[in-house]
Amino acid sequence: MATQDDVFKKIVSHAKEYGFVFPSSDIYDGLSAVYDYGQNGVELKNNIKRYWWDAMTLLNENIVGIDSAIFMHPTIWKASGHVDAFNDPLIDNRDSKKRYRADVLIEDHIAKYDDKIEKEVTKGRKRFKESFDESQFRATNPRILEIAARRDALHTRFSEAMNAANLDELRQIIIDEEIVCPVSGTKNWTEVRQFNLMFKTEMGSTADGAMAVYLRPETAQGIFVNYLNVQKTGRMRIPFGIAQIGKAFRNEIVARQFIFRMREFEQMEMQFFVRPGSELEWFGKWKETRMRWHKALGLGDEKYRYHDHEKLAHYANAATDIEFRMPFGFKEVEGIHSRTDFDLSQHEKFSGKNIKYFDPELNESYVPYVIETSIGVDRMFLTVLCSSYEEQSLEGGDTRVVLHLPAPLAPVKCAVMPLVRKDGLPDKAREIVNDLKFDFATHYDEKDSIGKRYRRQDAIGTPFCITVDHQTLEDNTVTLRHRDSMEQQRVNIADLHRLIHDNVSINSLLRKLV
RNA sequence: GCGAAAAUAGCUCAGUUGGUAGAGCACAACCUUGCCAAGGUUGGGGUCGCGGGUUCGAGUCCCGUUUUUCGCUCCA
Repeated sequence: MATQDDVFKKIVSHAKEYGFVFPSSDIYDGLSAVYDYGQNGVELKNNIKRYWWDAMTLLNENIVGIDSAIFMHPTIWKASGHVDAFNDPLIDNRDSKKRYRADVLIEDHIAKYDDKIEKEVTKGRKRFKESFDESQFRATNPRILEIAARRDALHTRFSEAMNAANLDELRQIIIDEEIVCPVSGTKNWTEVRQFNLMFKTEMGSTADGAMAVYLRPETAQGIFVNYLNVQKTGRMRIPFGIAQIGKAFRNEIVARQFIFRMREFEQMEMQFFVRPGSELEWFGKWKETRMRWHKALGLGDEKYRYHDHEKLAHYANAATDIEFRMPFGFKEVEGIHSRTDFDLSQHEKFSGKNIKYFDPELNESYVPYVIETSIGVDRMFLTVLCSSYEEQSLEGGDTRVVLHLPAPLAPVKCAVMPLVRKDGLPDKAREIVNDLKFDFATHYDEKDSIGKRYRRQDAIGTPFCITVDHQTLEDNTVTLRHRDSMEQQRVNIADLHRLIHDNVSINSLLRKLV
């Protein structure tokens, strides 16, 4: 485990040293859990996004994209449940220094009443043996009735406190019920405090007339509130999907592990609208489709697994995560959820507008069910980086650090370098660059020894190095050096374009998907 | 947010009981060389995370603060 941590530290350090990821506001000591992408990072990230976008919109004629605004009407977040759900009431135990969600603490406590009832039932079964009538016993046993009454009263009190967001009352319940910390066993509690996970700001320049708005905590709602616009103007027929890539913001209590959990992050989400009743079938299809997308990158099939949710969120009737083995364990990279008609129905209710879809085949209107695929761009970036990083020991005791990035994702596709900086080799190399640069991100480098230049390109994951030597001037051939094998082949300059393109185009990944 | 640890050059780190800040790598220029991190010469780069305090004097001791890492907690 220690070595795993070391590897992760090296990856973080490598990401900074080679211009992939910098801490935000670096010269001001950084800003907690916010990061900037550097000159190589932005290219890698753009390529990841391109791969996803093309896989969605080019390969599926019934999926189109949108780009909705970060600011949205504040009522959207009431309808979606974020205003409530992202306001967790938290309480600390002063002795154990542990923090709990006050509502979870109380819910667990309420569950204990049910345990007590079950114990009474078990006792009764032992006492009355064959003559035991369970339902009769449950309905009449005075002790059970008393426990149930207390449980129901508590539940009512708890629900009222939650609905009113009455934090003092929640704390009072914890005190009255003598709930103790599971760790310290004490009742030494702090106040209940609310942590709003949504960033809030104001729209409108005068203080009086300003309206409170939120930075969106997910991009999905921008799709839901536009689904009918897209459906009508695009003449879409169910089943169809809407894809979106964009920033989202969450004021995480604890944001850590480099770019894995950030306060400002980017999502790639696709909401797929289907007929009610067919959602689980589509859920299964998307689960497989998305895994295929991941595995086509060739990072290693054994590094992926599904994690099916057993406890489902209130809006979902099926949910799974695609997890990837990071240096710090298997972690969620993508979520696939069957969101039912929850979101659209909520928006219909809160907006007062009819947003049903008219299905011409069934000749009836209904609120579609939704399958969501939601992947974190930054987590995907980390996935690619972690699985590509390698410190290699070479013959002769040399080492090299190489990023085995999938070639279509690499920030630089090829580097052209003259073997020596004289005899007209630099001019010839420049000629080649000036031809390739229209199609590929191309570097030119004439500084330092050729070996050192190869290593520099290895460190940023450039798949191809093209070296111009004296023979080039005679027969127009160059050496093409491959990053992973370090092998070189002699090729004609005229063939370079094709050889590189076949390996580095996003198309080469997309073709694996169909 | 709580607890613990850490912060010195782009990176990795050294810095003695408190006495004016160093190395290797990297970077820039030039010379030599030419297919896998070569050698030489020269150069740029740090108010030691930030702010106070103790002291004649603080990278070093004390307090606060910021950021990072780990554990807890949380995670649509």
